[in-house]
Amino acid sequence: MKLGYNFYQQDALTVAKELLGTLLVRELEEEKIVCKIVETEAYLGAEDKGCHAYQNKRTDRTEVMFNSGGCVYIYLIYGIHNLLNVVVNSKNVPEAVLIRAVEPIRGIEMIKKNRNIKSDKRENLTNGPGKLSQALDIDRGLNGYNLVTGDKLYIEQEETEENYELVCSKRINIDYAEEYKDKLWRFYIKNNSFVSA
DNA sequence: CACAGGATCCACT
DNA sequence: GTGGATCCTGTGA
Repeated sequence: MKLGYNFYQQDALTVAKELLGTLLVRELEEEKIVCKIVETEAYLGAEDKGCHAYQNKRTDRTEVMFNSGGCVYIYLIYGIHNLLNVVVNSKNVPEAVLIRAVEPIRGIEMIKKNRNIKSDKRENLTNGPGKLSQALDIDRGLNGYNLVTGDKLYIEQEETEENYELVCSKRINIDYAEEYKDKLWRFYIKNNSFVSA
């Protein structure tokens, strides 16, 4: 079952938690790739110093976060990596959920081809935000893509809901966010080997 | 127009 | 454990 419009209208903290265990689907010409989301982080624009849209700041880059939930916000970090975020909450409320790590379910060969690294460890294919974007062939060309109406990229509920233990922790690499850097707004599935360090 | 710096990854020591 | 890659974005002149 594909997640619908209403799911994405919730606040970022709720969506970040509920996205764990759901399936991220990427339809490429050659092959369909399916991955389970195992790690997320919430970014709450208005109050969050770690968010690009802190204090509802509008720029060309953050504009997409002001859309109503259900599209993606993709941007380039360190000149190298594309990071995938899901825009959530109502129109003009700039909140987003960063997908930090996924576990490959289908399309592993395609993922390996996209990643093109020496390491043979399966975990290294998708255990980080830059890695999973490369693995799923996601770049800024997809910025603003609509997950609800689109069929090249979307998220669906797993058919058999697995039991897993949810862990909250501090977000990663946002030391500049002052008091907000210690918020427990990172969520992951306990004991899943694809969760980033 | 010029510049500083970032929600990271990989290779190597 | 550490450093370099590398380019887009926001800011200020």
